[in-house]
Amino acid sequence: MKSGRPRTFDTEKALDRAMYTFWRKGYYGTSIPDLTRAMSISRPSLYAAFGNKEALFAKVLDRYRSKPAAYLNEAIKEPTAKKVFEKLLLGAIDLQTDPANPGGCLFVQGALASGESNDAIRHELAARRASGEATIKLRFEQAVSEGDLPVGTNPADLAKFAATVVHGLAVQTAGGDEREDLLHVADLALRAFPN
Amino acid sequence: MKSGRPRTFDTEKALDRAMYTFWRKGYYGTSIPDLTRAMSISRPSLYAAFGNKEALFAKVLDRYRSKPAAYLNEAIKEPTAKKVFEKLLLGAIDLQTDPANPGGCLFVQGALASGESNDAIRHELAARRASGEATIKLRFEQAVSEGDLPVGTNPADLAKFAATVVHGLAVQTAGGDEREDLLHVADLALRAFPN
DNA sequence: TTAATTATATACCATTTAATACAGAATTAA
DNA sequence: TTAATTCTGTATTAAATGGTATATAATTAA
Repeated sequence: MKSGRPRTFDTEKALDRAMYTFWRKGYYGTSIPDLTRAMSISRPSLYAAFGNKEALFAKVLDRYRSKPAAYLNEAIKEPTAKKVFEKLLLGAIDLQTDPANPGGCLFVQGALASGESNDAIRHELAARRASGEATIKLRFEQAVSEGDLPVGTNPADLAKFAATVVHGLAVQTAGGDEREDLLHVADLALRAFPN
Repeated sequence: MKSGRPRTFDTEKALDRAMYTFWRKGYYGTSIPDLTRAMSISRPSLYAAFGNKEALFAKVLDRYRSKPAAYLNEAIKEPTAKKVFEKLLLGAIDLQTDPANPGGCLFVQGALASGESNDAIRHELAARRASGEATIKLRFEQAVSEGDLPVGTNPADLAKFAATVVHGLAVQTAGGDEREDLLHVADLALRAFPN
């Protein structure tokens, strides 16, 4: 048994609250008081439980990827590359325009630009976006080897195209674009897909 | 003649310096000392000449749109909608990957998310992005009425697709993507264009 | 009970933030 | 010269930032 006074707050719930706050305001726009208020915990509790702002953000990114952004994992399970692509776009639109969520994508609007002091955050997010793109690329490579995609198709290019559209959708939804309009954008993007 | 001590700095050059700083660091990541250092002027001079940080940013946005982002105006002069689209993507890639510039697009990475205190900045940028999209939409409407685009083509959807790809490219370049790779993305996007 | 351990709350710290007050310097108009 | 005007530099302000020191409360192990 571990001794000591037990925590009076739920770590998972607190992380969720932190996630939505960072999602809405970005890393810079979120202050420690913003976080403690949203998480309903005291400042020292935050530092004791999560390290510091940067460490908390990293935990939040993990959580974001494994919960709201899990549509990526679902998408690559589709039987054909085209369906993978389709599900990717629809999943992104659903997530980013869900009224229960802040608009946009945490990996995009967390921090696209920064002063030298927080370069680390920006690079961390770029790396996470690149990781998603790499996952898609692997799936498309598989599709090529299975004959599901035409010979000569470049999986890396196709994956980067998918990532570009998804990230573009994130900018659009951050600006308040409507789900219905973005579904038409997805339809158009699908026409670029090789048959 | 206007009397008084003359300015010892060039307003245009100072605005350029401010533009690159905001472009690289975003609105939040840029502090007033960052600006005064880059512009080589004192703090009170900045306030006297440009108002405050927000007003300076607005002037910088105008400048960005009329200089580096003027490729939009060039693109819509192309004779066909497809060429407009092509030039739009190539122009965006050229601008965003020019080694002389910070990566990405100021209208995108200036501020995608924010705390309540600076909602105004975020909305201002969203409005400027929407304005660009509206310009493209007008051009595509013209193309439809000229018979350059197939009947039934929705200019609004096509314009939003173009904006989405351009903004997606901005996210990619902010993350360090290479020009060569993004040209392939542009090729793919072009395949979605109606003939 | 006692000791050890862990969480909480108040209060605080140094630094940085955007923004200004004020005095002096440089110019034009009369 | 004189007055009016405008810019510049130093110094300062109040508020907000991320991060802690310290004391106390609550639990387990002995």
